[in-house]
Amino acid sequence: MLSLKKYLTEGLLQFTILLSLIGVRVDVDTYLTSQLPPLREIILGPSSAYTQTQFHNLRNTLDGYGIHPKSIDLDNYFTARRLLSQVRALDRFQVPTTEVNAWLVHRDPEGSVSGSQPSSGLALESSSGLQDVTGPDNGVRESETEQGFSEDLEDLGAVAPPVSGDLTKEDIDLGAGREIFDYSHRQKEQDVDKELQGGAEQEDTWPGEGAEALARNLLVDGETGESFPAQVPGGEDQTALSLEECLRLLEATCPFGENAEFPADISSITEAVPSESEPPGLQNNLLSPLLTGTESPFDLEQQWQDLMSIMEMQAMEVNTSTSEILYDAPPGDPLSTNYSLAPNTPINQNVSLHQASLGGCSQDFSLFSPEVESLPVAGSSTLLPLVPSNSTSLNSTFGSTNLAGLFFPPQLNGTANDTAGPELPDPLGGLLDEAMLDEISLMDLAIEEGFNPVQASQLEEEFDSDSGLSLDSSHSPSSLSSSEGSSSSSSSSSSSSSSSSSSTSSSASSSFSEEGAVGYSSDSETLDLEEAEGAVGYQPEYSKFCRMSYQDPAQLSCLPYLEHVGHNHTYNMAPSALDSADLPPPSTLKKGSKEKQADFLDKQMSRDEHRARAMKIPFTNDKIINLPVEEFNELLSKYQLSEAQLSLIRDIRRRGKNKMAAQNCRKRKLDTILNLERDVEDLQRDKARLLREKVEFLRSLRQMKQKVQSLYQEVFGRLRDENGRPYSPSQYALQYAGDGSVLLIPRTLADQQARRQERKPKDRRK
DNA sequence: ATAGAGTGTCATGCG
DNA sequence: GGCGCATGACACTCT
Repeated sequence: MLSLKKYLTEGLLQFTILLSLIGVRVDVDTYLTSQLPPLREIILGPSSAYTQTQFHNLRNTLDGYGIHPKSIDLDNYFTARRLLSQVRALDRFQVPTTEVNAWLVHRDPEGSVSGSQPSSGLALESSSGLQDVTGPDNGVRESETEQGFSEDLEDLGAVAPPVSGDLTKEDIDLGAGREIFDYSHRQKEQDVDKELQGGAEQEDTWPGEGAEALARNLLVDGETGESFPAQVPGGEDQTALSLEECLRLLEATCPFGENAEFPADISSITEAVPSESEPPGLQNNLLSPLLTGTESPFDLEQQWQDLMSIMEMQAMEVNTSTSEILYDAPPGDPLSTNYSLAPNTPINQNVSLHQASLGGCSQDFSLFSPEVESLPVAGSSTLLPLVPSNSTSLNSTFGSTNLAGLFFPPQLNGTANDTAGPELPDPLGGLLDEAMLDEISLMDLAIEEGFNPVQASQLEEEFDSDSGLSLDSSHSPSSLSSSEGSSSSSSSSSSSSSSSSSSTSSSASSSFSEEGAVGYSSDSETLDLEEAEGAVGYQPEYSKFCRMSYQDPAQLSCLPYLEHVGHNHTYNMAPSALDSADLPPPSTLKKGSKEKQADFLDKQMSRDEHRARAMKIPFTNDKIINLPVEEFNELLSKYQLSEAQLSLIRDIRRRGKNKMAAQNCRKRKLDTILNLERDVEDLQRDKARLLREKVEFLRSLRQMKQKVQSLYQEVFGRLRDENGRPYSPSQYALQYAGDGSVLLIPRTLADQQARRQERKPKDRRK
């Protein structure tokens, strides 16, 4: 199915382009958006109504939007989701009604290019509407939500210097808001009404561009709404397009209908279009690939594919099926082959071809003005604003840029050939460079840490599900008492025999786990318990620690029947002379079960307890260990104790305290390890999220490139000189200016501009 | 028989 | 200096 989809998609595109080249209008959008589910779904994937839903992936893929498979609202849910995705797409790189004003520029004798429109020139207006789309409301909205994400985009290099005040960050950052990249954000902030309102805003604002075209001294056709220059200048070399041609071109360049996704960064256009024949040594400039070098390797794609392959391999190791969770794409080549044109993002552009003089541009074109040269062209500066702030934006960062190579792929068959990618000079150089670096770093992480984003997503699911660690089920207190309280009965029996009190560590630990843990506590819940019951020390958050043989002498003192219950983890040491004197002779073992039990408990006594008994210490070891110093001294003073007894008592106290300290220390150690483990998982989850966002971003970028490529072909292929002949791609090239206008200029001129643009980044890097 | 976990103990350092 | 605590190291037991 996927291959068929890919085949049809590419085939249709090729066929459409071919038809457009021979003058037959093909409205792909009709097929994509019409109510023809089979074809539409072959290309775009099945709709929910026809989809055999993979419920297992729903929770993962649908923005974390969980829904029960058996929910009767499932259909509504899918419908809502589809609508929601369309609404979301409204803020993606959209130029709903792009007006294309193609002007022909004739060469003046002095070598300057003069357009009939000094300010905007002959424009492929793609700007006016977008500015409205990201109007004040959007600006405010984005200022609220974009801040956090701007850093991410900056990491991706998708930043541009502020060109104008009206230009919001969303305009600059490829028109993509944070919602596109941050699923969780989307999940939380998807406000359908708000988005719909934004969409309505768009639709409301687009018609305004007609007035703007008038303001630019353009005549607007009453029927078509397209703009053309009020006065068509003539010239020697000028080649005029008839109005009919303009109309045809206008129609043909709107194959995708409205709401087209369009790169906010026009400079990316150049990258998107493969070049045909280019002089070497030009890259990373604003001119078209046709005019620029082919040696600029499009490394990003390759590296990204490498990364994807790495992650795929890792994902396959765990669960191949879950790879779609992250990439929503077949494992083969998720980026290069599996993108498809969104049906809901067509391009509807009003194209007006204007006569203009070819050749030297006038000084009005910032491209040739020294200002442009001096303007910062670092990384982001190569991004062209889709929206010129005003007519004076010719001084904007980007100046005018050649679109020749953009709209003329190397193969005139119009296939979106990925192999052409590496040949493209990269006007997104800064962006992609940074993105590449980011990519590499991520790859490094993936390689070094063996990071598996699928695992991370699974972890995320776990975290989301219970917001707790599922690392060790034994952490639950229940497991503690169940597993360790097996011999708790012995405690009672041992307490009954007060003189030879001993018990297993199990009994002790179980008792304490039920009564409230002792020792080190990292859980606030246990603090109260500790204070109430006099427990001291460290209580680990996880009951795993409770496996340790706790002993709480303070508690024991509070619980007389447990008073002599201590740690049972005693060495099976050979009875010393002192201890052996206290041990019952072997013959006494035959006396009865009680005695046997007592003997067993004796063996369970700690070494110090045996010593204490042997030395006839008149108080319990627990008191020795846990009494405060003052009380302890007071207790000692009450008895007439020999030096040996006092020494033993002090040793017992020292060892007892040290034992508890050691337990607390180990608990702390474990707790630290577990916290670190949790931190690592959090970081892995974040990393997986960032990778998903990056995948989304790159996918959108590729879609943009493909669309722009098609658009270039459409526009250039329909340009005709006064004799009705098409322009030769080897002689002419489309160039876009900073204000969104598009010029048809000779390639020689474009070459010069390309060299200039090329020098800038190099100088800057020095 | 062995490895590893758990525990107790000692030595040491610190406050 | 004594005391309590923390911790590394070691030994021992148990599974």
